[in-house]
Amino acid sequence: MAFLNAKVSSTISKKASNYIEIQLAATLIHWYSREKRILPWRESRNPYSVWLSEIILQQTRVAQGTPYFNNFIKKFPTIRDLANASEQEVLKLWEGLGYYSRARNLLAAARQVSDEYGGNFPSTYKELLKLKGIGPYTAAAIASICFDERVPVIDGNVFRLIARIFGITADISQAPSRKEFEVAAQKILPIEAPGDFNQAMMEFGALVCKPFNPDCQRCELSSFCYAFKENAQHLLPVKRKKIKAQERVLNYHVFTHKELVCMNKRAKGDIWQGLWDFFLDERSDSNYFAHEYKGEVKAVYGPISHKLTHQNLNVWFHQIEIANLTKFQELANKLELTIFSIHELVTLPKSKLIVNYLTRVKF
DNA sequence: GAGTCGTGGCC
DNA sequence: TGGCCAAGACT
Repeated sequence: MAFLNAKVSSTISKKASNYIEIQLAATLIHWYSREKRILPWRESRNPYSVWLSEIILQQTRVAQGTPYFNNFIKKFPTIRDLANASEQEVLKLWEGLGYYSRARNLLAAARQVSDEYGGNFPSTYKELLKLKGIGPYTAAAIASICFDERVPVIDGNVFRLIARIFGITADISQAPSRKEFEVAAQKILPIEAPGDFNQAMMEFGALVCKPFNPDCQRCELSSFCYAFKENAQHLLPVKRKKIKAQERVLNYHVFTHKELVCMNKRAKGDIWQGLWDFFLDERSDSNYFAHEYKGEVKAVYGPISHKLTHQNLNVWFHQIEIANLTKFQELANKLELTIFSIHELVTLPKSKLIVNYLTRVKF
């Protein structure tokens, strides 16, 4: 009996779940039919104009891309016109829009369609992917909008909308989590007019379910929305913040005394732990340069805790090369200089280091 | 998988 | 002000 109940209960909840998905999709499509913006590439399902708009709108706002779309259509009414253009012509039209590889790929794809497909756009997601500059998103957009193929588009809007409605906490900056969003989007994607539904999700994400200050008061999907229920709109989607390289200024002073060089062993919990370096004056001011010591430097003895021979110094050079600081080798060659100053920027995985080798003083 | 590519708008 | 984001794709 327990087995039967479980089975029945599962069936019921599955039906209920399907019902919610259908209601969700219907609400969204209805909203789109009323609220969608009038945009030039929405006047037809011509693959050429849809494709052109999708390329232009990659990482680009509608307001910024629209004039460019109009200029392209005016100058190149058909894909064959575009295919016959020179790269300079295309780049000139693209001027100011950014991401210029899009323009080069646009021309390459136009020539692909013209040469390999007889001027007719390929009509399936799989074939579209073969064209230059067309990735998973753009292929899905064209296939669904122009050819009614039931493939979900996954763009920034869809990530956000789906994460909030279904409470998906997978990190959208990680490639593997894309699958989770594809499955969710596929489940709510209707059989009829998948292109309209895809555009509805993006339009809704752009106008209502915005990244910041989403318009939940006006939102017709709030009754379906996990984030609204939990008041977690600002927490979704989860996106790992890009680690910004920190700037550190390392001012090294090289002090020698006869055969000895003053050095310190670096502590744990920081870069180069356990390695030796010169007397260090680190500070956050990137414009800081210590004055060059000339002559006697008796005042700077305090923090120097180790004095090593040139033999040990060589060991340290070897280790520091592993840290990609090859300039230290040049420093070794210059050890006989009395005073020198080098300003260098070194990039490490999580930090930018400005390394100043300011002084070498014999005392 | 992480970096890179660009410009403009927002708070 | 600066960080984040915008209908991603490519290397």
